[in-house]
Amino acid sequence: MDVLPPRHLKARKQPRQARAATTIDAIFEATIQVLIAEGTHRLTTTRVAERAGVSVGTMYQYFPHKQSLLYALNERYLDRLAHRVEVTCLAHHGRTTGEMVEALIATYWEAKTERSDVTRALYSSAVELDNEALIDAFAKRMDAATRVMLVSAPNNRYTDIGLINVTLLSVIFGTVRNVFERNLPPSDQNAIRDELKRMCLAYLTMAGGETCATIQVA
Amino acid sequence: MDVLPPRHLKARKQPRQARAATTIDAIFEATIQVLIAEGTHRLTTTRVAERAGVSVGTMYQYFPHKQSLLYALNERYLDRLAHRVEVTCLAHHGRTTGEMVEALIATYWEAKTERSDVTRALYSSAVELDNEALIDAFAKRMDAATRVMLVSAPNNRYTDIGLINVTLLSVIFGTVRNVFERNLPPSDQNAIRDELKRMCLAYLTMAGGETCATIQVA
Amino acid sequence: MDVLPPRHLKARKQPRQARAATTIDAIFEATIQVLIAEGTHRLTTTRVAERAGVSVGTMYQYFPHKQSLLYALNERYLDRLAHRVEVTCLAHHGRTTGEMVEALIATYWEAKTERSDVTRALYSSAVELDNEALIDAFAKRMDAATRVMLVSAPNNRYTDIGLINVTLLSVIFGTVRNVFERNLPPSDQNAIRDELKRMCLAYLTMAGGETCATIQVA
Amino acid sequence: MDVLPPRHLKARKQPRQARAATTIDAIFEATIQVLIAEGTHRLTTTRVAERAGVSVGTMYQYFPHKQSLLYALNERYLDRLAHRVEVTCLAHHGRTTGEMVEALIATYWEAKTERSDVTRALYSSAVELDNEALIDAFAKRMDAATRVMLVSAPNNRYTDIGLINVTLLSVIFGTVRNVFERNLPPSDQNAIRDELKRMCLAYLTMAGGETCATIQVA
DNA sequence: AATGAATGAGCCTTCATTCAT
DNA sequence: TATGAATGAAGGCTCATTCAT
Repeated sequence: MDVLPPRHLKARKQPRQARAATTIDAIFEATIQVLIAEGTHRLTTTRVAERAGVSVGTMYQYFPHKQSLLYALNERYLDRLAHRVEVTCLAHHGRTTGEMVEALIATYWEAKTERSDVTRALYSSAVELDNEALIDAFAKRMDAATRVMLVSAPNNRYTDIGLINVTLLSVIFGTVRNVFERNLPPSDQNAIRDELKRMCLAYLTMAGGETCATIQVA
Repeated sequence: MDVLPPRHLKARKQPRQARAATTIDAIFEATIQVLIAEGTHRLTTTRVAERAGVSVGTMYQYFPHKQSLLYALNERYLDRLAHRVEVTCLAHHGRTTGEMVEALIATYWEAKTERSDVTRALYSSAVELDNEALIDAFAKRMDAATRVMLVSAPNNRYTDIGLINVTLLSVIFGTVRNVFERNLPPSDQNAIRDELKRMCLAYLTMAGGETCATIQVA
Repeated sequence: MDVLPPRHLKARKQPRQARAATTIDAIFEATIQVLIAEGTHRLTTTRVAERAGVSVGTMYQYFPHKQSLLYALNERYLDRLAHRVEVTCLAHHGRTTGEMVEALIATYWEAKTERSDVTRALYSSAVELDNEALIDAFAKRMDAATRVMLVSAPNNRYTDIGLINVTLLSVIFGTVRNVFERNLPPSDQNAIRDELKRMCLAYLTMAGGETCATIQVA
Repeated sequence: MDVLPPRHLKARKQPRQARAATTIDAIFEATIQVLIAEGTHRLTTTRVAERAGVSVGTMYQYFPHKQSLLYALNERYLDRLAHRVEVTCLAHHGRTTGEMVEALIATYWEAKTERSDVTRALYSSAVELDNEALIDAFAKRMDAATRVMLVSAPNNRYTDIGLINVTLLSVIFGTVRNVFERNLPPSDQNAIRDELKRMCLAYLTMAGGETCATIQVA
């Protein structure tokens, strides 16, 4: 994310050297591991440092306090997630709306699901974190990416592409999270995912994307 | 909810006297207030007790520990929420799918939005709370209520009502939460809400609910 | 014990009515039960009252505070113990030293061992209890009882009966406790008990009690 | 003691640096001081830390909880005590039984008496402490030390040295404690101590240690 | 630069005791 | 007189953060 973080959340130093980058990565990984293994309420700086193989002191050289660590972690996560979605969007320029929806949902779903423990850990780490700016920036990036893609669809005659687009994203992102939290068995999750594709497609079709005849889900 | 809570989360004593009931209510209210005013990580038993106008000792007479308080709070909240939705569902038996979707989304959205600070507070309080059972029971209640309603629609020819129903709920609940977290201005929120109605309707129509011609949103 | 307890440890009211005596007994029993089942550090007034089937309020009517309860409990225990030993001593007036030692040790050992959990519970309850006066009175009673018995032995030619007597009691009481704390298997305990008898007898014989020839242990 | 302590009672970290060792010693000393000055029931982590001149946090770096501190303290104490007795035993190899008993009792008595406040404090700290393993290990060490010594006596013809030995130790240790608890004036204590020597000697003589003629107490 | 011992505010929880009913 | 809800001081323990080495 290229947003300015709230001043107090900035990481202390930018990694200039390879060694530093390695250390920071180790700290990030350790944070996730602790989060998964012990839960948010047992996520302590000491534990993270220990798991990362560095001293607390060193950790505090990179992250002036716990919050900044979590902030940076979420930043990195959202950045990667956004990137994946952007790549997908670019790759589906000019395709049919059906293909777009299919690809968008598949990508996002996959990204969230492939390491569900990590996803869950990050959801929980974000609580009580002043990460509105992060969420916002992520939303904007996604918005831009999908909008450009949608518009590129042949035959589109959307009246309010902005609204349609933001709706689509809210629905997709929201549904994924909801399904996540209900801890349904994978088969049910997949079934819902496919229904979600159908639903989005029906919506787009109705909104002027394509004719009814093209409704198709892989 | 009439689920058995995990043993260790049970409240200590059921209020027998009116005085006790008052006390418990005060504690619940205080918890919400503290949650709103200070956030989850500053929610301490002392602060809650103080705000509720009772001593910590008294609090511990009703809730064996902090977690059980949060559990009970969420239980109460979900119970009321479920109740509201059930009432709506009953009231729309036999109506058209359009009316149903409209009413369902309106009710849920309203319930979540009218006291958005409370909603937000409860979302955050639930983190790290072993409330799976609660979520589950809530989901089942909702599932049952909307399913019965949907089936009662004239002309319905749904093939897999179970899947359709669960999808609908995941989408609606998920979207509400997502919109919530993005902190969009109310006008945008409402716009998305209406789009959501359209989307659900399009989905149901496509799935065999009614003919395209009836698509209508208030 | 007929000692004046430290003023602040006095029980609040003497049981005048049968009902009160029953209640007090229930409280004593409950105290012992809690002590055995949960240990000293979980011995709370509430738990005792609950187990005794009375309310805390009622308990506080008989015992102005926790300490007074424990004091009274120990008093009762030592009183009964002393009584048992006194009876034995009286019953062995004029017998041989060997019979006396045998009986004394047997009685005391039996009293301590027959309900070892109770004994242990009372040992632990006495810690940090200002019960010096109790111990003292108990010691004096024992001293008097055994001394009179010892002197009544035919042929005794003890030079310093007072010292011999106090030594005997210290050795016996101390050994019992020590064996107790080491948690040896019963067979070992019994073996040591018999050795203790031999030892005491050897001591008395040497000190002028009887001729070597009479050393005999049952 | 070289026993494995119950897992949960282990000290957290072994002192690697001189500074840490100093800290730990200060904590031990402080614990004893608090125990003496205030009693077991006022022994709080805060008070100990304060008296030791460290913060609670530091204390918890070395002892994971209060119990482990008391455990370690008792361990250290018993270790030193055992060592003293062992030295005495070694120093009296091959001597007469009379000299052995004299030395054994003198050493143990001295060790317990020279700082009677400390001894008393430690007795009381051990209540409700799961220190059976400690007691056991101590007993075994003592047993071994005194047995080897006893056997080395010229002319010994003990039939069951094991039983005799364990009896001797129980009697000596028990008597010391009993005398201790009765708070007799020092002169009485010493008188009893000498009688105890006589008694033990009479016992050993009778049990085949030596001829009656050698009974002698310093 | 890196380390990790030390700090201490603050959290959750218990329990002896009181007192309105 | 009996009850048990309410009290709140005090205890054990954690953990973000600092700083001497």
